[in-house]
Amino acid sequence: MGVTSKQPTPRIRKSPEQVRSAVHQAVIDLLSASGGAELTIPAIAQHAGVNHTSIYRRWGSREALLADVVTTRLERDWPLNDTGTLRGDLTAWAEAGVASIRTPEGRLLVRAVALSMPSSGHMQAERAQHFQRRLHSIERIRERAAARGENPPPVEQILDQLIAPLYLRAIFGIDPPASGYPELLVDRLLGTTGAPGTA
Amino acid sequence: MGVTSKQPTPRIRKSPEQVRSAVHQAVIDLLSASGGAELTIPAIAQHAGVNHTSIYRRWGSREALLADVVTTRLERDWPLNDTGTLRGDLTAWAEAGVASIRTPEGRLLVRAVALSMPSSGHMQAERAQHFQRRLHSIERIRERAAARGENPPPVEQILDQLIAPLYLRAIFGIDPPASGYPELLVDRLLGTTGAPGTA
DNA sequence: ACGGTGAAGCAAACATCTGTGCTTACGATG
DNA sequence: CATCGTAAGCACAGATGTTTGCTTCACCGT
Repeated sequence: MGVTSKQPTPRIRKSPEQVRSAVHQAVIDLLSASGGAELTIPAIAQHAGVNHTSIYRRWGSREALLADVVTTRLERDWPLNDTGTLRGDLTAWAEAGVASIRTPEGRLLVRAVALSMPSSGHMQAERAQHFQRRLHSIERIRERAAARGENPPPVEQILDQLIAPLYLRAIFGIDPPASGYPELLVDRLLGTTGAPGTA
Repeated sequence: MGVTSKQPTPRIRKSPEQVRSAVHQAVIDLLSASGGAELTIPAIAQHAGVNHTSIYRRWGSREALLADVVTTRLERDWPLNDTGTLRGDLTAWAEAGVASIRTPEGRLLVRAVALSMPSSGHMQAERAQHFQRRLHSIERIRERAAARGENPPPVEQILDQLIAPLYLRAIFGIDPPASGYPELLVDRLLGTTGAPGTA
């Protein structure tokens, strides 16, 4: 007994990368479990098996942590590819989006984008970083299309007719139509070029 | 001294209705001021000049209070009128929405709708009552239009092309185009019947 | 006018979140 | 192999939010 008690601090420590991974996963888990209500730093830390000070020191705030997790996950699961045509790019983006928001996790992530915004009146300009990057990527799609001689719609219109429906459905948990939804949205946006889709 | 000190409790008490009104206004004020970050029960109580226990006992939770305020205000500022035609109804609704989300207060209110939802996986069905009521009202507009012999688009499409753009802009704080936006949205939705609006 | 019910106010306990100083392990560098 | 810097873990303190028991007033019906 006296021998074994001579362990001042046999504490096992996680590497920074392990901490990062565990915390990210914990955020996802708690997001799925309680929907963000009990998404507090101590709770996340406990769920991740990490000391809460590690989270405070590394991320500083709940919002920053959320933004980090959301950006990482969403840019992995909902990427922006280059298919060679404007219609192809937009359709691919919409398809990835539909796939994403069919899963509870995907919906929660999009919702968390809104949650992670400070929105403090005077920070109006800073918006969600994620959302800004997303819009910037849309800009790049448009520029590529323009360089090819295509005539892309303005960003505002893409926002209204492509981004808004997908994001809103994610946020409010409204399932998209069972089939053909990505094509439907793109058709509405670009017009049905030689394909009478809308009845 | 003995006389004036003989005031056991000269406390002035607000009537339940005064409390309700003051608290609602305080929520709006703090929402506009700090964007919801400092929207805590004690802060609301102090700003309203009410004891915080009154709030805790009456509303129970911050979410319930928010939902109450939001529903009340939004249904007053963003109503659903009957203008006699489908296009008129939808345009009026969109105009009210645009006016609403031009003010910081309106944006925050809509944002609060999205964020106040429990959304805990299993509560998927319960979603925002506000949003359900809103959709139900849209249904009524459609029914009225159908009764008049008009051919209203399906709810899904109204959701995608009218509700989604307005709500998304509110949630992410993106200002709508300066002029003609309500008409633009309705034109996209119903088609430009004898009015070549889209360039 | 009288008494009962309900809700607001007060105070204090209670729980929880947030932040800091320090110690200690891990990995990189010479 | 020794040393140094970085970051995780621990303990504790401070602040903030939440809840409860009790008192007191206002309203409403009898």
